[in-house]
Amino acid sequence: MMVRKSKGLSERHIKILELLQEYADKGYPPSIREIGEKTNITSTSVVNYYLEQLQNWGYIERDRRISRGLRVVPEKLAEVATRFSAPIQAAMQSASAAITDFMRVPVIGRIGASLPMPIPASDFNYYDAEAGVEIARSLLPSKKVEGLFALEVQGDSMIDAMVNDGDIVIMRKVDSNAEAKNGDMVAVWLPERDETTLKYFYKEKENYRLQPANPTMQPIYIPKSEKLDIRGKVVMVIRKVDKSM
Amino acid sequence: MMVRKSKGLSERHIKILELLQEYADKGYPPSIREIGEKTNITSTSVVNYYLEQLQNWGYIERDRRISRGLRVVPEKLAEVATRFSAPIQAAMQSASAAITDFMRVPVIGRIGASLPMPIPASDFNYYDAEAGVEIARSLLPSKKVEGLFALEVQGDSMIDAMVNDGDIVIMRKVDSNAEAKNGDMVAVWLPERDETTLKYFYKEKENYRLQPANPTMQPIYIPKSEKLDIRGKVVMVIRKVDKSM
DNA sequence: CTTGACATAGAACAAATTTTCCTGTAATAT
DNA sequence: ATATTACAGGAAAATTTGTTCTATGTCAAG
Repeated sequence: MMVRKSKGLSERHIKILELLQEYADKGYPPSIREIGEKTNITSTSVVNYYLEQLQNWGYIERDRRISRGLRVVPEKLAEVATRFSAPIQAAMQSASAAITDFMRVPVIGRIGASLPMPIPASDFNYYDAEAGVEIARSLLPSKKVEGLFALEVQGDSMIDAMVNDGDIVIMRKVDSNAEAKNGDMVAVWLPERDETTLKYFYKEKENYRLQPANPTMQPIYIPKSEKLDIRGKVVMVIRKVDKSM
Repeated sequence: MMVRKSKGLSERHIKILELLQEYADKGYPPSIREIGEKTNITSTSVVNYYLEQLQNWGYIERDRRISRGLRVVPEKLAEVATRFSAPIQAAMQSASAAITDFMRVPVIGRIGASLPMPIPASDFNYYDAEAGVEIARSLLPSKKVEGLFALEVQGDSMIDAMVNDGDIVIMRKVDSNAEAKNGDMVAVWLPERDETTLKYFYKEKENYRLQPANPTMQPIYIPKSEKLDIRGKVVMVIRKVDKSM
């Protein structure tokens, strides 16, 4: 028994949720009567009935006994956003961006073949950086945010890493070579060659293999006797192509 | 006569504005009585008195006769934000940053050498997209947000455009070939070759020159007689290198 | 010292708003 | 057929909330 026939939201549920969205930029939520008027429900109790369902299903939260004490749960709402009318969806788009988590990654310098590789200080304060890029957390592979920094690529020397002049490379700080695992793309400083490069890193029996990202290019082998300084793992590369407009 | 002594906001004005800020993420504004309790004002009329002033001075808006019908005016509020307590300021910062700086770009499909190039419908609905990427507006070259969409790159065929398998290409829709200007990086569909490619576009006397981003590679020349379909301008490329962790 | 604008209370009152209770219909499962 | 559930409408009762009026204290200007 107790077979809930209509598991999903009815027309009216949707209409109410839409209305709540519309009220978002009014600064205050609608009252039960207002909901009724706008959705052609003449009875407050029916509105209440629906609100109760929406609450039970997790779409809204209510502070009973506080007038207009209700708010939508954005995450849950997003699940059914496709059923909303176009204008509401458009409005939601800008609003939902607001709940997105983002972080500011400081651009601490430039990286290029013959530039000494900059290192962020351990007590580096993110807000000290002159510049920064805003990255949505959803784009970052890890939730870990410590140790992230960004460098702007100068020159064409990283082309074999598929990284061009002007690109922004987002990296995670690495304190010792041991932290780099095989297959990581790392920023390497080769003191004896006075050279910085971005390569996939593989530790092999006799030497280190530095593999270009471009699969058509050949790897470089560095004997373990040569000094090699891994300064960071590349997390992400951003290229702004259309600089105009 | 009638010299308004205290032109500025008093301690209590600030306290009330702070409270309104705090209520921002509660989903509904406070009632006059609630304001009174939280700010140690015992009389509702006094609260009303202050609200009236704040309204006259443009800090808040009120829908009289609607319960809890009041909202702050963010722009005006920002003017006096420095007088707020630190935690409130911090909360405001993230809130305002979130609304200004982000947008969601829908990932509408994949792009690869032999894949027919997907085109977003003009009435494209953002929430139809399976996925989306969050991009900081500050990273986008233009403030124009219409017509943006994203494609995931499939396969290694775009390597000469410095774009790798798995990269995300953010593009702006182009409705006709004429919209593409010389020097734009565009997504081109070549029907006669059944091929999609990303190249810098140059219109020359006899033919179109499609120039690879990688400066070490040679351009392709397409005679103007051959069909060539520009589907979008590349705005940005995002590569998630570190997929693990 | 008086006056008046300003700030503050308190309380009664009016309006808005939510709750609760009741009645009724249609569809479905038992 | 009967019980149950989803759904609908109405309206009184209970609460919450906003408005208004009166009273009091402060302080600077006259």
